[in-house]
Amino acid sequence: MIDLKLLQKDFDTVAKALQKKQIDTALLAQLKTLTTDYKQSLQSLEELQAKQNALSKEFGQIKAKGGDVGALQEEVKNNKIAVAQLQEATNEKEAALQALALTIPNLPDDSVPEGKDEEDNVEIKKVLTPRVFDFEPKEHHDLGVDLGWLDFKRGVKLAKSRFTVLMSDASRLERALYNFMLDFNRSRGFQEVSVPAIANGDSLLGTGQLPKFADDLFKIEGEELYLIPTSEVSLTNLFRDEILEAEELPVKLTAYTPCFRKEAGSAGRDTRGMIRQHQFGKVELVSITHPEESDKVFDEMVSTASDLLTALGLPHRLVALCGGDLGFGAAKTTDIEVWFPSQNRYREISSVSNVRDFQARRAMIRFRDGKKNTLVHTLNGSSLAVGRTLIAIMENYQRADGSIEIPQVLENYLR
RNA sequence: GGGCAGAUGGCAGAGCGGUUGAAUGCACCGGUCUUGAAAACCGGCGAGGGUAAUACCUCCCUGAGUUCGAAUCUCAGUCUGCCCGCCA
Repeated sequence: MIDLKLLQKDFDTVAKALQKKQIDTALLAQLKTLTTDYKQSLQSLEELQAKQNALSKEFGQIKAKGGDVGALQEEVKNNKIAVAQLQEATNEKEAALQALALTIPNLPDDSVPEGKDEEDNVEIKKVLTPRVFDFEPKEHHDLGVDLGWLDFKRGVKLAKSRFTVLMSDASRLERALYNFMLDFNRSRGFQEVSVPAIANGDSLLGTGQLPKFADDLFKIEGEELYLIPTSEVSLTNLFRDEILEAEELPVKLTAYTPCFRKEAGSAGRDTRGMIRQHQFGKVELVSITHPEESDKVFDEMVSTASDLLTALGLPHRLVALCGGDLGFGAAKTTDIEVWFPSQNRYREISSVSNVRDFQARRAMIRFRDGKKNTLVHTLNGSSLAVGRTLIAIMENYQRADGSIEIPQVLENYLR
């Protein structure tokens, strides 16, 4: 959630920052009005409550002495009604305020490039040069079907479209990949954890998937529970409603989980192959940091993901997302895109974001900062989507005969 | 799924209709002592809002209710623990 105090105090700064994210200033003006309105209402309410408390105290004292409370009783009764009415009005105002505030995205950093969509993202650097093939490279879909690695038909039979079955060596390769990634992350100081793949509504609200993006989530029928779209939800919410000690920071975590997304807005896109699935495995990085440390940790996370791809020998590039392409909670994001020879282009395989205090404010994650309690910064990043890494390896490491060479670093994991 | 017990500050744990936002212990912070540390002793120490700072308001799982007044009473729900059933 954005800082409503900042909105009150410095409207123009907030409005200007959010223009980068294509947010209508009128909406922010409305939010400001709602806030002012609520605060006023709350103040009046508190005055009445103070009066009620004082009268009740007086009432008790008179009664203890055996005095007459007749007149006072009347006054107290009337005030009570007034309190109840104003309470209700105030609650409604607060609800309206919250409802709107929770749908406003985070402020992008000054460093975030201007831009409307993907086209305006800025390449930071390329790592490794794509290989030159002396034959026509095949798509992972065809390679996978021919090798008996990927069974798209049975995935659909079991569940529905956008579900794929990995057979034999593909399944082993997937396991090798996430083992390798977890070990790699551990060597970079990330603690490995294993978390539930289901989270409750409060958790999804804390990381910002709810209330705005409910359509993208698989919900458990009849329960306030959801399949996680990313383990960022589980890892970040580990600390929801907690006050950490300053010495505990930064907390750096990594986990492998399945992720589930409805892909509601992307019907017809990437339907062939397993680029875009309803279920995919992902090794995630999440950090909880002191506000002054988050930029440093951000860089560490980007290089962890990039170095992982380098270790796997996969050509990739780093891209700074422009304002319009930035996610809801992100203040800044670096995407990592891996080379797909069949598509002759780079596709996203990792996304590292500094969320600053946006999730911390929603989820009330704080640390003891001397006398006071201060919101932490949260960061998240895929240390690679495992499914996309698998197919990137297939395409980049294919041989003329349709077989797949295995990256050297994985050999120990495939014994 | 059935039965029983419980939910209070960072943790443990009292309180069971009024001056209790909450005893006590631990942890933590400041000080005395010490070459330094520990121990001992003294002081401070829940969260959110509000304020220049006070006042003041809210919060003892959540939501309704009783009452002039609720952490304390009533009802509903959620969660946790234990026992039984089921089960990887």
